[in-house]
Amino acid sequence: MKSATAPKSPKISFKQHMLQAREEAIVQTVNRLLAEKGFDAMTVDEVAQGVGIAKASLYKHFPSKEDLAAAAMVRVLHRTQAHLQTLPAADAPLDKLKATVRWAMEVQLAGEMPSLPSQNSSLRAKLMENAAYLEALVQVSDQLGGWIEAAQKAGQINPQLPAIAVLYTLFARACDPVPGFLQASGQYSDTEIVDWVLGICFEGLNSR
Amino acid sequence: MKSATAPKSPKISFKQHMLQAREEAIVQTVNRLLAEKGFDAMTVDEVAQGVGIAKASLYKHFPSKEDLAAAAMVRVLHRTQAHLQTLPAADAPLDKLKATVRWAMEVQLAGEMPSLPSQNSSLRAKLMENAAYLEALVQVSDQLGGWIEAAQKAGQINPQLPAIAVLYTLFARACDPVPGFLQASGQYSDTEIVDWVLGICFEGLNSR
DNA sequence: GTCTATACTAGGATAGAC
DNA sequence: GTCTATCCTAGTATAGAC
Repeated sequence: MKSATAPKSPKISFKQHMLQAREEAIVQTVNRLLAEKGFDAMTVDEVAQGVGIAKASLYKHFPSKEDLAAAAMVRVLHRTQAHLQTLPAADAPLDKLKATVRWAMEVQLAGEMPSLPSQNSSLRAKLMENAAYLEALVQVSDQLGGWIEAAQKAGQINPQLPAIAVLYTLFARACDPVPGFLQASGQYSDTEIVDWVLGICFEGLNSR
Repeated sequence: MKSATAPKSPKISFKQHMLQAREEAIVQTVNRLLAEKGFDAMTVDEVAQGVGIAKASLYKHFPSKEDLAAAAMVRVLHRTQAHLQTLPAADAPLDKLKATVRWAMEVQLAGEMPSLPSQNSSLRAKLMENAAYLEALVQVSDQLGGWIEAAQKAGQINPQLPAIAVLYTLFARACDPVPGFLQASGQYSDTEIVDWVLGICFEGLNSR
């Protein structure tokens, strides 16, 4: 699948490397700001200031604010894919799902989980046009979806639930406001919070 | 607690009634728009157009966009209080909590649950200055909190969880994106969706 | 591809007549 | 308390020089 480009000259490679590094710095800043304040409250001026370049330079790399957000979402989806691949293949599907939700909540509590409004329509439209975003999203969804169905067949996850409902529930844990509120109360450690919310997610609120 | 006003003259009463009706119409429109598009995407122009009055007239009733949102939140909290009082006192605390979450999800699926960004700081600041909002919020929280602790003592809700974590989890169900996504897929009835999400909330994703 | 400076618009809020 | 007309800030995006 790799394109048959000519052997890379050092100069071009160096330039490309610089370019990539700059863009990575931009996306990292966007990611942080999206996690801190969300899409609407984040301004392009803040991003430029955070990266340390002029706003017009930003627009040479990304044609719109929506594309900045999309890039941050692609980045976190790629981080997710990388996490998924660290999970031992021998683990039970349920354990992999739990580990993934745990990881996502830790990312969120670390202030590194970008959050987009689930309502903003112009943003959603742009995301749905973004091939890189869609591909990463589908790939993560397929991976998780496979584990969900396996866990349901194994009787570990309630087989009466549609798999899509389970998938949405897991995705929703990644942007759940509850961990953040508990963290903001200042009374509990991140470890406690993650354990509780993870328990609530899989075991429910009820006593067993 | 009623103020000792002079016996109301018909004229004043009528005027006041008109005023209240107009404000109720405003808040109802705000409520709908907040449910549809959220605080940031809602514009004051839309509200004015929805009510059928000029924007400047809106500002005679409510001094800012944030105050509009606060009024909608107070309205939904009052609706919640009214719902809480319909619950039979004889019911077990756990059943009352379940019925309340079910009710909130039905309101949400009906497009009547206003949603505010949990991040917007200027909005949160204004809300925290709003006495009516705070009072209603505290009253609802106290009511639910009491039931939560009772259910934990009765061994119906996991007593190892801090009550505040349970409370936040229940509040979060009222603005959970999962029911809306399932509804948007068009494959399931509202009844199914509510049953599933309610089950996930209390029983968890796992099989029992 | 970086900068400074600026265009353009949306949208919250207000002035002032009635 | 309602209206029309307007103000003004914030914020996305771009022009044009280097």
